[in-house]
Amino acid sequence: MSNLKQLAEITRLPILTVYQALEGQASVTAAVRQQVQTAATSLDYTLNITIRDVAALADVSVGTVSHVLNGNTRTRPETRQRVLQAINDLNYRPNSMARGLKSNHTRLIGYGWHKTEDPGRPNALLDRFLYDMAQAAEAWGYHILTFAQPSQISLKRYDELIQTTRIDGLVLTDINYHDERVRYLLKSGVPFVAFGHTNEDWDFPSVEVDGRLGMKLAVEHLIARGHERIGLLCWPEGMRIGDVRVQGYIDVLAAAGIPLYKPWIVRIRNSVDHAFLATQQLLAAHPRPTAIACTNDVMALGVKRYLNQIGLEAGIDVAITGYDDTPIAELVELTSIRQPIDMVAAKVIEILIGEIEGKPVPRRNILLEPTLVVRASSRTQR
Amino acid sequence: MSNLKQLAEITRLPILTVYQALEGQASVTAAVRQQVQTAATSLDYTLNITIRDVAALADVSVGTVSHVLNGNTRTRPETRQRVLQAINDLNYRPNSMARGLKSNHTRLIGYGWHKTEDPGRPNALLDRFLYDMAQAAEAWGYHILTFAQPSQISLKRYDELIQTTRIDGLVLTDINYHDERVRYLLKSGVPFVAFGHTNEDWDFPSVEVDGRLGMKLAVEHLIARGHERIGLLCWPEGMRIGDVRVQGYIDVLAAAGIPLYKPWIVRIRNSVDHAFLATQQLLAAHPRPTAIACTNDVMALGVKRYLNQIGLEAGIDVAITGYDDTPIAELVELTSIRQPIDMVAAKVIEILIGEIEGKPVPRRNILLEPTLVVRASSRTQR
DNA sequence: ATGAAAGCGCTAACAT
DNA sequence: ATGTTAGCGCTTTCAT
Repeated sequence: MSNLKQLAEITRLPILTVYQALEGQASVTAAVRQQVQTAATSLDYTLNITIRDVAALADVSVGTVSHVLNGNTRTRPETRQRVLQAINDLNYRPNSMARGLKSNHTRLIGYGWHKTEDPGRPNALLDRFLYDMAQAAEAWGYHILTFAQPSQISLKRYDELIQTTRIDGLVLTDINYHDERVRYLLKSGVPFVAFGHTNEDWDFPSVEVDGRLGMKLAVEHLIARGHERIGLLCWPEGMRIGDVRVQGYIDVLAAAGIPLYKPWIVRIRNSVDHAFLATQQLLAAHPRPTAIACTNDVMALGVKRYLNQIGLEAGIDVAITGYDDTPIAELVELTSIRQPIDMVAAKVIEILIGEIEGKPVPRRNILLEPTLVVRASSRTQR
Repeated sequence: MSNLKQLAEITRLPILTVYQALEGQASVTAAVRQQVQTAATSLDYTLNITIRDVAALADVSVGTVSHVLNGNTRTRPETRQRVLQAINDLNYRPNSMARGLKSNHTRLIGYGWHKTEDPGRPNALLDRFLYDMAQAAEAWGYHILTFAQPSQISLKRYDELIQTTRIDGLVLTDINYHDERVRYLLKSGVPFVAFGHTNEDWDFPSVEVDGRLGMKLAVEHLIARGHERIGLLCWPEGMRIGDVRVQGYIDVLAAAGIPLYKPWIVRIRNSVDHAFLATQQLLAAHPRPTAIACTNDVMALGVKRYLNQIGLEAGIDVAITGYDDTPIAELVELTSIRQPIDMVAAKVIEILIGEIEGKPVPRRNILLEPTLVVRASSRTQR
């Protein structure tokens, strides 16, 4: 294989002309295009602009081109200008793999997630989160590599990606107490940042949205609307994300001087059907709650469905709040708690790139605040 | 920098022992670990297994290792075995960038998408589609690189990814007539596959789900349930995906001998609110329709909301069908049309990899069939 | 300020 | 059947 310069020598044409001829640009006459084509064919050359072509056109060494590319050493403005011009003329883009091979990084961030059988899992927000991460990463010259994480968490996937130098770091979501991925990554020293956290005694970079505050907002809102008998639908114990939200409920009631009433707290699996049944149970309690807070939107939907079935209306007869403000919440006019996903994504990326590039940011653990979005399901004053 | 073999020579230890010592494995005594550590430090060596280390341990050349790695030439079973053993012992994984630099491919597939302001856009299915693609790609040794596609489509993003050799090919979704991305990619010769299609006269690989059939299924179902006055809520004209679905509606009515009644066809923008208003309009028509088919689930939600507001019940008073079977459909018990997303993803990947590797599959344009999912919103016989 | 050259880890053509 | 070696395109010392 040859390069542009050789072609230029053979055809006795300027390098730039050769390039333009190969690109089929109209600025070059058909005759010249033909001539260059022939020469290229005979040399078995296919157009592929490298740093060497740029160097040849700018009449400098490849080292100099690399320098202006990376803004390292100062280059004489005039030289720099020539190089930039050549880069522009040839529409040159550095080969990411050659770059990576040399400098041993990929500028790729891995993100794996589960298939969500269960439409209500936190990653119903995945679309937004992933998009926002991709966007944030691009500003730093990074991209996101997504991979499928089988529901039975397999460290093998992570190991593979790391060992093959596919990625520089990882983003973790849906983590829980003693998450084995966190344990593994901590041990192997691979840069990563988690959306959420595990047990407090593990130290690793993370971005969290304050779940206790979120639930607090929801329940305070219900109280402000005149409710005092407030039920809670929550996930089974043992999930950090759920436990934190339940704590918010407990806190607010305590602060308001409303005693906790056990029959009003129902722990269920995350589905519309379970929530439907739980609502039936809740409304059979004595006294019956006038409002129901849920640890996520899916459960709230189940509540709503049961209410409809027995002829009650959400927001009028019984107030409901969901959590996560998934798109569905807006569609069915459900009051919910919104997480600042774009902020989470931006922070996750910022912290991760700090870890990757060996310049850790000062605050590696961020706690963001959710906000309350009031809709018809709880708007009415009691 | 040095390698394992040199360390082994200096310490007069077997290569494998040196590796295990560096890994801190318990099979090596603390004393030896210490000795190796010291030697490594003095040589400024950091553990990084390359093909050369494997070759040294298996006592073959790097060429041989590469051969067994790529299954090219036949190697003597015994040699092959030794190499495999060494790879295993050292937990060796080839560096993806070195591999890519040499062979000029990344084994990365680009996928860009819009932020969906509008929760009802087709890519509400993104979560599933992306996951399924990632999964399918992994079976071929590929991964997905996701990037943010600003809503104002900019070819620059695509160009950048291609020119920097970031990706081997692309997957396109949400395409429309005369899509400029398709035009650009077609011209530049970059491998790509689209989910959906543009004008018929453009020839490029694609996977589509038959929208005409989908709507046909929905309307036939309504007719079978005893409906004859069927309204249609659809997107504005000019979107291929919508036009095709409308055609399905027209076809079925024609086949059933039901004349088309213009006031029952309402073209609106894709939102709950627009659908809400359109339903009001539809129900004011004379005669009023007894069923409403929608070109997607979001609109169906708007219909449902209006019905509820005026005290009618979906499925009892007026039948409703949605389209796309987004998670929301199940949650609100909405009859909908399901697209076989997993099949789409698998086919898209299969075709794309065929294009990338220069072995195009025979059928580059696939038309898949959607299925009807009947739920409470249309189950009742009239 | 710029150039020359080594080499990142791998593949594949060629040699033995 | 296996070994040797020349790059892939880039970054980065080290000279000049």
